[in-house]
Amino acid sequence: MGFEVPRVGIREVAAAAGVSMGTVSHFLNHPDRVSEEKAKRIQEAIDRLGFVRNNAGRQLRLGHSTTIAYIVPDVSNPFFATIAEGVERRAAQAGLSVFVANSGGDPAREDSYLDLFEEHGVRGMLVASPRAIEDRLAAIRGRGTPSVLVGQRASSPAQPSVSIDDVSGGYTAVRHLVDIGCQQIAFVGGPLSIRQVADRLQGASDAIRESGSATLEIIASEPRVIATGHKVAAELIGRTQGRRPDGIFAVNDLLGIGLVQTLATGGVGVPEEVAVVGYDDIEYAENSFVPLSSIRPPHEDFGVAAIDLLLSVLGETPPPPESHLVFTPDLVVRRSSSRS
Amino acid sequence: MGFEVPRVGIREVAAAAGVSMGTVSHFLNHPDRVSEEKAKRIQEAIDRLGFVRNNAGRQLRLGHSTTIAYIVPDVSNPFFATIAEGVERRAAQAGLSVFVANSGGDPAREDSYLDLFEEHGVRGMLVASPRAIEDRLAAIRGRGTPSVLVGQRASSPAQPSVSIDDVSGGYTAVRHLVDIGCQQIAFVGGPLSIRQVADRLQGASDAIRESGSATLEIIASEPRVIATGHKVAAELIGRTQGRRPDGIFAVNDLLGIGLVQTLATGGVGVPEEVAVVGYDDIEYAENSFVPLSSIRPPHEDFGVAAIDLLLSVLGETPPPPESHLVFTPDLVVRRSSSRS
DNA sequence: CTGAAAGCGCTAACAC
DNA sequence: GTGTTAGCGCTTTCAG
Repeated sequence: MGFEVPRVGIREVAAAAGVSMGTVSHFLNHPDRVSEEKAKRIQEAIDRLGFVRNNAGRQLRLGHSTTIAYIVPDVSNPFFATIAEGVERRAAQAGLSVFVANSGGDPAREDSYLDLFEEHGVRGMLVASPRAIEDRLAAIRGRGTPSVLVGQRASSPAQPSVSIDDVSGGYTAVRHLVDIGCQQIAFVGGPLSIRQVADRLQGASDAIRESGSATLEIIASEPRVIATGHKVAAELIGRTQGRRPDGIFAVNDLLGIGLVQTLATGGVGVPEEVAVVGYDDIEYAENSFVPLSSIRPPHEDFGVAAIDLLLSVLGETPPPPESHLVFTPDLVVRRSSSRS
Repeated sequence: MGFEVPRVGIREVAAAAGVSMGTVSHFLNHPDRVSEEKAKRIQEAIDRLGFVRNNAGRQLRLGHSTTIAYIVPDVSNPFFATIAEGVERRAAQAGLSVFVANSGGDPAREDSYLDLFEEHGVRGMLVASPRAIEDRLAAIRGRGTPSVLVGQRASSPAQPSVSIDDVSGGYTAVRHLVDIGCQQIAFVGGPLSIRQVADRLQGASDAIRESGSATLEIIASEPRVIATGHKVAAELIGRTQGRRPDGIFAVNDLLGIGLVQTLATGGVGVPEEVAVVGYDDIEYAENSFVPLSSIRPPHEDFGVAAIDLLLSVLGETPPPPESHLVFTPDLVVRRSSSRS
């Protein structure tokens, strides 16, 4: 457009209301300390002039902002989205706003957002990352911006974290398969370089070992999407009866959904011939063709816990009993693994 | 923790490097105007001291920030998430960062984020909202913060927007059903108070009228999730042959997926007895039990277009040829509507 | 309860 | 190429 908008600042409001700048500021920050009459005049001037408080000036003076950052690898992932829900609700109660940033799993972008938020002087950060970033967060923390690591347990006691016990989740899934009678169990998923995947496999192995008799076949498969499940299932259907697993632990629900669909369509009974358990309990698991049993991580609670931890570090609430919160996921049994 | 971190500012860096503040600032903003030797000393001081530029000061001085806001009703919606992808990539190219905020469909939260971002002096906003907010955006624009309305066509020429022609999408879906021989078509979805839903129905009606012979039954159903599709399908299965539609246009894919699954399981042939077309082309459409035909809105392009429009309003790029961009969605035919 | 004034950290003139 | 300096808009002592 090109024509400049005359800036309306606290000074203009003061002039219009016939008071001093200080009084306007008081009105904005401590409304109770301003006489009712002037308050009304000021409010009216604000409305008439369309005054919007300039955060840069405010923050510069205050020395800190009133927002927190939430950095995730993928906003569209229902897991992170649900956490965000809890985070925002709780943050709002504490008078804080949440800015979300999407690293897209790209370390460079994650890094630049970390910088950006630190430059912006956010009060704190919630960081979900598949990478090892404790050192980075420690440096940032050292400069005055605290953070909570979300989704992986921090190794340093100085770094608060909220995570899920994936070893336990993997154990629960496979233990359940063993309990319903499966003996030849397959683990579908990858890559093991992802901590969560490795942990789930670890738990699965533990359950196998404990059973004494069951066996575990690892079917490495990526990416962890529905189509991959279809492919693996097709391969399984092609096997001779004896070589086919009678129980499958899919490292996430997308794989599980793909597996179940193709197996069932291909004439392999689910759960009669092959029982399947997924992980994450996304919405589609419950509504898939054969409803999929799944390991359910805590959702809303998780976000609330993360922000509560951050608030306590900020000194807004009493200090946390424990700086590493680890949630144990539950098993949700549905038809894909119900043999009665 | 409680112990204060001694702030490291541009002044401390200058002192440590033995240069003046101005030179450090130049180094930060116009690196080419600083001698190589001092540049090295400054860089070293920055690293050693862990200097982080304070955005509040910078922004206060500059008068504007270097970020843009993207406000969405629901980050986890793959549609908005994919847009975000394009938005962030393009914004980064232009040296801008993107802050995402989640209104959760709550008008109050949307409003407070609008305020927040305006106070933060973002360069511009991308706003996706189911509500009517043109007036609000006009006021904000009047104070100097431009915006692009995403997902609905703005009525004012002064308000840039990027949207999808849902009337056309609805028309294409039903026209396709008619073309493959359907005569008794059902529209499944709601509520009509949502603009997009109403538009899709409008397009559907147009196609019906044009056919001359086909009929349209409106089956109002909410919410637009898989489970609702299951419910509607169950009702349809219970109908006598003649009263059952031979073609269904589901207002979104979730409904479509639910419909297809329950119909097929319930012994109603898809697409032989009932053809189904969904809308949105989410990932699950392609991978559902009977792959679902769908109307596919542009995804990445959409985000790129939105930000390009914003950049042009900001004067970063040549003025846009047209301030309202309307994309026409495509039809993707899959098995749920393939009668050869 | 109200006003005056200092200064938060940074950048961009402007002089040198 | 480099240093000096004047504020950007706001909040908050501190007097009155």
